[in-house]
Amino acid sequence: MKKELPKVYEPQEAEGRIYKKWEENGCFKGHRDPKKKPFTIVMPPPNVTGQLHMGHAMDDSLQDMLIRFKRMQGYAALYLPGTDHAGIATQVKVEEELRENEGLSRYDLGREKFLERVWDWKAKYGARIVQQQKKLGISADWERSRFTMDEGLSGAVRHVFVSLYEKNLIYKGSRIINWCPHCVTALSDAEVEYQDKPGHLWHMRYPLADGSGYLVVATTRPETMMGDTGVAVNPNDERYKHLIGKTCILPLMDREIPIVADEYVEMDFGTGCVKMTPAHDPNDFEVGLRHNLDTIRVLDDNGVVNANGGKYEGMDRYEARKAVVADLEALGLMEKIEPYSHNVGTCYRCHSDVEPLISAQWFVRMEPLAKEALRVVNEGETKFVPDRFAKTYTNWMENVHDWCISRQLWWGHQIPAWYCADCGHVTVSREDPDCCEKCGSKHIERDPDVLDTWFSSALWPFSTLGWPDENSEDFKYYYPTDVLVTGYDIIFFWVARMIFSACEHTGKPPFHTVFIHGLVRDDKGRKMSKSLGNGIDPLEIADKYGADALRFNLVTGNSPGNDMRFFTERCEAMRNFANKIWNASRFVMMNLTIDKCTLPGKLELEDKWILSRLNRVISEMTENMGRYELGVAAQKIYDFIWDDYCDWYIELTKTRLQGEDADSKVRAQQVLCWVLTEMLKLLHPFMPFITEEIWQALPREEGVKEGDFLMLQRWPVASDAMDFPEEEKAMELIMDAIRAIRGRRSEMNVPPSKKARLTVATMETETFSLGVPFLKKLAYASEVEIIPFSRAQTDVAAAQAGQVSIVTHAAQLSIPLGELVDLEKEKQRVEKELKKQSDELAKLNTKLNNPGFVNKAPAHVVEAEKERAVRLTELVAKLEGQLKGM
RNA sequence: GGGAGCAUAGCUCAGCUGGUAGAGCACAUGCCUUACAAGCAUGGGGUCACAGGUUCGAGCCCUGUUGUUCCCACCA
Repeated sequence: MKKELPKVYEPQEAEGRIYKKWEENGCFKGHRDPKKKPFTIVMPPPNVTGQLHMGHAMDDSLQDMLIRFKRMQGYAALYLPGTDHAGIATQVKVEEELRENEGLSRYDLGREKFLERVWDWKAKYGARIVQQQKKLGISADWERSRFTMDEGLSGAVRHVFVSLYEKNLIYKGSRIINWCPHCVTALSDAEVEYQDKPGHLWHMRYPLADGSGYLVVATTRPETMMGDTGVAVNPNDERYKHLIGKTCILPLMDREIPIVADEYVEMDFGTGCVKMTPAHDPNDFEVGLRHNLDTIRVLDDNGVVNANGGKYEGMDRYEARKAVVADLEALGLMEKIEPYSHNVGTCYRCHSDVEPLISAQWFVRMEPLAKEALRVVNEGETKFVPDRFAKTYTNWMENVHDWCISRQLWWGHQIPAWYCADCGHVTVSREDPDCCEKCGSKHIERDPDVLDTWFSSALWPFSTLGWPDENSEDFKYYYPTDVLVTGYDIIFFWVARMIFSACEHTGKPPFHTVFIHGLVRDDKGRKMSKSLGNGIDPLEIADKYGADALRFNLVTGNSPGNDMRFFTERCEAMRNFANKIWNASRFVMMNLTIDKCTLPGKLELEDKWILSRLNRVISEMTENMGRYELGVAAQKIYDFIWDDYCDWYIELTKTRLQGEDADSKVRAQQVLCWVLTEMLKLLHPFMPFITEEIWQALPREEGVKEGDFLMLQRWPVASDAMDFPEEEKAMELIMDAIRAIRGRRSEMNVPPSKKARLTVATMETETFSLGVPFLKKLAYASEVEIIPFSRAQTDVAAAQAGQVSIVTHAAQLSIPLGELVDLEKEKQRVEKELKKQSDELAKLNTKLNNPGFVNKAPAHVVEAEKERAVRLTELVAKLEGQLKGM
């Protein structure tokens, strides 16, 4: 049953068709099978409004490779997908659309109507990213897809909020928080990105109240001075000791403020006097608490000066800065202005400068939660791969502050807290209350704020599996999950919070391994970003080169945890690789007369060689995959397919395939088919489409039925029965000879079409007899004569006129092309070779004569070196003989 | 101020527990060898940043130096 495939593989056509078949046949579904061990990966949920970018492509590809591998290994694999409501990001998008299309703000619509719009948006675009993931071949169980705001997950969020509140791990308080005046919401510490920005250090004179002069404060933020309620100096600062306890007059506001002493002040920075603005600076806030300073907030939620700002009221914070500086200068109170670059916090969503300000917000008390979260990582219950990221994690967790979880948004999980207008009590409840739980008043109003998006993602590994119903079958079977794959930039936002949440609520860490990868950068090493316009669309790449090529590119050529640069040319190389497999398969199929894929009982030398190599690749790859060294594993199958199978084994079998011996012909087909089938399995996690496509067209193994899929076949297992070290070595000798002859011929510019008689003088006559057809085909020999080699004859062949003599470890090869050789050049070449080899031998002998090495190095290393010395001695002797004869 | 990464061929990067330095691309030469020119064969190209140390043996482990990138941190 000969089949012929098209000459060039067309991924565009095949990929969609194959994906559809997998999906229709339920290949992606996770099944709870009590006889199997579960293996679970929860997909980091992309934003519902998002478009698939290269970072997703990498993250999802790595997960898919792992899950496909484990699925083939026979685990009950579950790859659980979903999407995230992404509070700010989504709300901003819908608001933008609303403004552009209808000229309305969310306030014009009102909360309820606006949320309807967001849900509409979600319905419209929420599936887009899923379609894009499917293009990459992601084998997630889409039917279980979850959304952070679906009913179940919202229930989990509510449950968690209330129980943390009951345990006093959630509280509401007035604290200095990070405020984004553009997004008009509070942010958590993790959502602030610090950037070094050039600014100024303004030195401003504050007159002493007693008229005895003035002191000078240095600040980077003059616009907050209207909120100053004190000036602090270091208690040990001799310059200012006499001022402690006195007061000064706050310029522009004419307010008398105290001068206090606090260790917080560094004597050698600035002037040693610091203005205290407790409502707009976390440090000042702390100092203010210690010295009972007033807190006066002077900026409103939009970053505009409020009524406390006197004449500056109504000015934007940057305008106010200019005005304050100008006024102070006019009053002669500006001592000096220095250029000064400092760290400014910016919003991770909109990159506006973040305003620290005092505000009443909800917080998660971190200290008690961090303790267990640190323990599970320190004791290895949860491992980071690469493990250096455990340190990143623990450093953060050890110094974590309470987590500000309330956001002044509409899109998200609304906080389940009701305030009583009569008694002021706060009712926090799992069910919506209709009256105050304390006084029974009906005058209660729900907190309008919603929770940080990450509050719900923190529950993802268990909320998606039926929790808080701990009797949920899925939860019992699949939880804890196994591996969490994500980029190092998400460790604080998400990984850390999942770990402490899971520990607190389920009593177990959510996964045993966190597999961290780096960022995909552009070809110049820059982050891909919208503003730079340097993003590369993974779908375009997949379209042009195939999803398989894209996936392979994303997994090879970089090591775990390191960033990678994306080169389109590399995709081309991977596309070529896919095409190579395609053509190798074409060749095999063109030659097949068998209709079953089985190994023959009798194996030739080259069969044993390829099977033995395959066996090693199987065991090594399996180990690499188990250690999350996906790139290494991928590289190994790449090399095996291209070098061993295509460049050597196929070539070695050609004579048999075209020969007269019917039995040998069939056996060659069987081995070709068998090895190809195994290769396809090994490659499948990386290149799922093309491997499935080819496998479907190949003769089936025993037990494989029509309608089966490669993606559900068993991962190959290495076996001692397929280990043939002797044959591998023997084959290597022949290949060495072939390479040597090719090299010489190439140097002499002899085309393959010019065949030459070959004489092989060797001690390995048996091996080389088996190699005759290979030497004929691959070393372009017209005929091959094998003569037993003995030392006395070393220079015989070389001495013969008109011969070209080539020396390898195992043989001395002669071809009658002497007339093509420039004798002088030839001599130089042999001399050079001899020098190289004898230098190597000398080095080796020094090593072997070193008692330290022989006594201390492991036996197998010494043995290997001794063997190498023997072979090198032989080679050097032969080269010397050859040179003598010239 | 703390922490981490990186420095290997012209370019981009691999190199697992120390044991003869690798790949892709690029370059050079020759091949349309009936699977593949998206290919085949052959070849050139490296003081593994620098200086010490440990070891029989170091690209790999330790110390320091230089350069570079990133993360964390409330110094006005």
